[in-house]
Amino acid sequence: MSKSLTVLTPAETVACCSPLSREPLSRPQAEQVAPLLKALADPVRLRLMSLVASHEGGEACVCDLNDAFDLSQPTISHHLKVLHQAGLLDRSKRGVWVYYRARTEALTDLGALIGNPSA
Amino acid sequence: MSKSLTVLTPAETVACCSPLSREPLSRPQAEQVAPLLKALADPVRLRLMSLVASHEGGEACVCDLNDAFDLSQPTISHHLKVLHQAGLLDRSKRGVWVYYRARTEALTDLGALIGNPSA
DNA sequence: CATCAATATTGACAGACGTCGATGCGTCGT
DNA sequence: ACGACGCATCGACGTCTGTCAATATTGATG
Repeated sequence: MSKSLTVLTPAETVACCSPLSREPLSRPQAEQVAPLLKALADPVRLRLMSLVASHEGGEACVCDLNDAFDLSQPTISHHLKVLHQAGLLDRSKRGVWVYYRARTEALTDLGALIGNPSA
Repeated sequence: MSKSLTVLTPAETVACCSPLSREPLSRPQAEQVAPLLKALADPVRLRLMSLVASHEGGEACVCDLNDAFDLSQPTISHHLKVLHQAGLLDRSKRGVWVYYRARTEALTDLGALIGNPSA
């Protein structure tokens, strides 16, 4: 898969928008932000994100994550891929194990876009 | 449709959760928050929310909103209903016109849940 | 009351989404 | 080299979602 230098993940484009209540979002802006929210808009992915983000070092092993759900391993893998492709999780393989790390700046930017009444 | 006294909209249940990075979201919590994000996770609804929230008085008439999109009137009506049922928009009918008002506390709570690194 | 204008509801349809079982692919012990 | 394990990918399935045209509903107006 191509990972060209100039390609930004959805999460990396969010910091540029002022909050929802500040001024109307343009159509292109909305189309950039929506996929990020879509990635979070699932109970399983929300818990995954929260598990990773709140884990020691902001990092968690897939092996731990699988056990926290009653879902099949491919399903968890799918959800992690969605979060990763949205730019909300970083992936790093160490030996046999794969670790996912939360992109806290992405979460911060997104939270500010949605909820920040000032700024 | 029933609007019993004890029924809370999804948006009204969010303030109770600590932020994603603070501690793992429980399954019930995730299932309460996800519908809210789902309601926002659409480019049209994001722009609608932003248009209403940034409008003078935090309120906008449907007639104005329709013109901001290339979509049919029923489609806009549908999206507004989704946002309203999620508890992100308040609806008030005045004469023939319907006005939607943004629930800024809901947005603030949701933003804090997603992005607030402290709190 | 008849009509018109502003929104909402309904029914239909194509496409997206969440889930699973089966399978593939690296990596570590033995 | 081989087998076992951790994780990803594939293909398939049912369900949910965004959109529209058609129609209903509600309120103002003549």
